[in-house]
Amino acid sequence: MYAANSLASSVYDAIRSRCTAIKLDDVLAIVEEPTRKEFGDLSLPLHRLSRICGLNISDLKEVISGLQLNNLFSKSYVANGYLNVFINEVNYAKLLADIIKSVGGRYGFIEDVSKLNIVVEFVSANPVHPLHIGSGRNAVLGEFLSRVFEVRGHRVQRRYYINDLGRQVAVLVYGYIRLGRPEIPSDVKPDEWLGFIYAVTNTVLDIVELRDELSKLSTVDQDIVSAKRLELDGLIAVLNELRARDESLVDKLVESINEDVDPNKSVEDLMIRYEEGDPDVKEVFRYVVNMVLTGMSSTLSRLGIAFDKWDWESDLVFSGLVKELIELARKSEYFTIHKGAPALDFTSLQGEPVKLLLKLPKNVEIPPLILMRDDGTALYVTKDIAYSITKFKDFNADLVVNVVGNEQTLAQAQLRLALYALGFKDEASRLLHYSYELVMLPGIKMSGRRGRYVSVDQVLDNLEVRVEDIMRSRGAVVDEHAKKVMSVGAFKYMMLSSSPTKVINFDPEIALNLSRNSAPYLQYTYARTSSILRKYGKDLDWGRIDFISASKPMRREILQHLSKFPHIITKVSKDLDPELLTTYLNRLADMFNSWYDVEPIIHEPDEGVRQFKLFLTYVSGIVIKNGLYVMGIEVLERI
RNA sequence: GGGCCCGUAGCUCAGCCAGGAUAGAGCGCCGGCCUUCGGAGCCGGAGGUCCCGGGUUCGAAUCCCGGCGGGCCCGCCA
Repeated sequence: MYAANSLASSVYDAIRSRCTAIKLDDVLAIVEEPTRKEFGDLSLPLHRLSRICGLNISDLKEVISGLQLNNLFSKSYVANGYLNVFINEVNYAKLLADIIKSVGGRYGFIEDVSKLNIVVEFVSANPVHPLHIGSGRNAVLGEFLSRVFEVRGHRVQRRYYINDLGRQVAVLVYGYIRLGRPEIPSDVKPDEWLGFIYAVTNTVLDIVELRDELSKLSTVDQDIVSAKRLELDGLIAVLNELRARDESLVDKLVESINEDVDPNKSVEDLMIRYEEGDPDVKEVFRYVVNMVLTGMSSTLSRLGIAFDKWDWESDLVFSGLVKELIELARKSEYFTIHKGAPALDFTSLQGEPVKLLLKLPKNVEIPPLILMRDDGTALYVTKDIAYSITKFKDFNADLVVNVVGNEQTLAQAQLRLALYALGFKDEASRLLHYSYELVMLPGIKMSGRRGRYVSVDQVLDNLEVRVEDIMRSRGAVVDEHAKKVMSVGAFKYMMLSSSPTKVINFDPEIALNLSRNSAPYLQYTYARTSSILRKYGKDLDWGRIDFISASKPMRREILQHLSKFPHIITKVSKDLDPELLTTYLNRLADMFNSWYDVEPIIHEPDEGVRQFKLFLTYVSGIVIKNGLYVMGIEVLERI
């Protein structure tokens, strides 16, 4: 906000000789908006200023009384411990017009002085089922981060990490092989079809294992036995649920798995053979995973998200990178043997300075990190260390952001510590875990392993239907493009309008909001500004704008709000809080719509005033468009 | 047992990091505007022990401590 900056620097100039330690940013940080607008447009709490400066309040008042404010302000006064100032909206409007004239459609996107190379790794969902709404949240957040960095002038590389070496993929491949490696039906999405096989196979394998355990348990452990029985019943119920969806396929799969004497052993064999690079096994794995990824990509493209790189976990192993890393670890002073396995021990590292540098959780003792299994294969975090180094190297990255669920806080902390321990101290400090919470379904815990989830596609489909209903009810022709843009927008807006640290309780029955405080509302408001300017039909006549007319209450409020936009974007790019942006944009749309309702714009008789109103309309449109752009949401010229 | 995150209106959530003037939105509910630039809109109303208890402070939704409630993590899983 230009006014805030200007106020802060005037105050700073006035007090700097008396408060030696104070910095301009300290003053700027305490500028606030009064709770009631009668008090003024901006205020500075003197009690806070007194605290950071050291002068007592009466001295401050004295210094402040001689304050020289520039022409962006009309008056100032001290009351109730606050310095309140009023903006001179006429000069302020002129300033905004000058800025808009020079930056035009890029308004708000102030490039950072230092241009960074930033890698954003996101989504990275296990390639065993379609993207569910939890991954959807991740996808939307990752795209938002990427865009907010780009808009500030940084170079961004978007990466997806394909976890194809875990047990999960092996389970899917095993099921697929037991089915006789069928052609994937062309009338369903491959990720949905394979996701179903994955859920069935997983459930059957768990049943087999549980039965096995039960047969070995002595009858003495009655409590354990009955608990396991209950668990088994639950699994059988899940299997029946799945069977109801496709009887023949489930029966065929169950039958085939039952012919195998030790299915779980078979899965392990598959894992080992794949990691060894067995060509035949590799072919099936790659085929199956690629098919799932094809399905995911189409979901992602619905969301307007595209990755620059898809990284295969297996390639890290095949290329020898993981092996090199383990060698490096063996030579490290932190190398140890933990529970009989090669590991890194971080105990000596967890002093205050390192904790602070790596942003480790304060009161946690991070346990040793075991690097590999008995069979010599590497564990997930070990491979992730190798991957992190690759991400830094490939792109010469200044910052690597991992968009990863909050449940992996500890693993991510271990990752940073391991990098640090292995000599990648700088990288470790520049690796950011962007953490977000789960999306829960009311009553049901989502589970890919049990085939219980709501997919992103399902949600988008439902939203499209609802948007279409609204279009029809308005008697409009259903515009396919608009329908997509609004439904995708509604989804993204929902994911971005609540803080990433909060669990989202997603009820697919309770519809996503399509009225106020939603993407369609902002899109509608944008279309409205667009329509007004279209109807006007000419370019703004900058020279004829009557800036005096900025003083009418609603107009000057909108003006002030619009002027904050660059500051909002800058703050959002620093704090990485998407909800700050949604709140801001929604407020703007509210203001604009209220104003629109009471004042004619095109029909304004006074030409100078009319130009001013068109100017406000024009800038409101730009701000909504640019704000939505950062959120990954498109606008529509007409709806 | 230890740790991380969350608890604000019936519901979904801003505000908390950097304490300050009468705590804000949306949905839903009630009542108006039955449409001169786009009604997916506008105006008004009801609705709050800011989870509880202590502490710090001139001042606490905000900071600290202790509870309670919910989610998650503490694996030779990923």
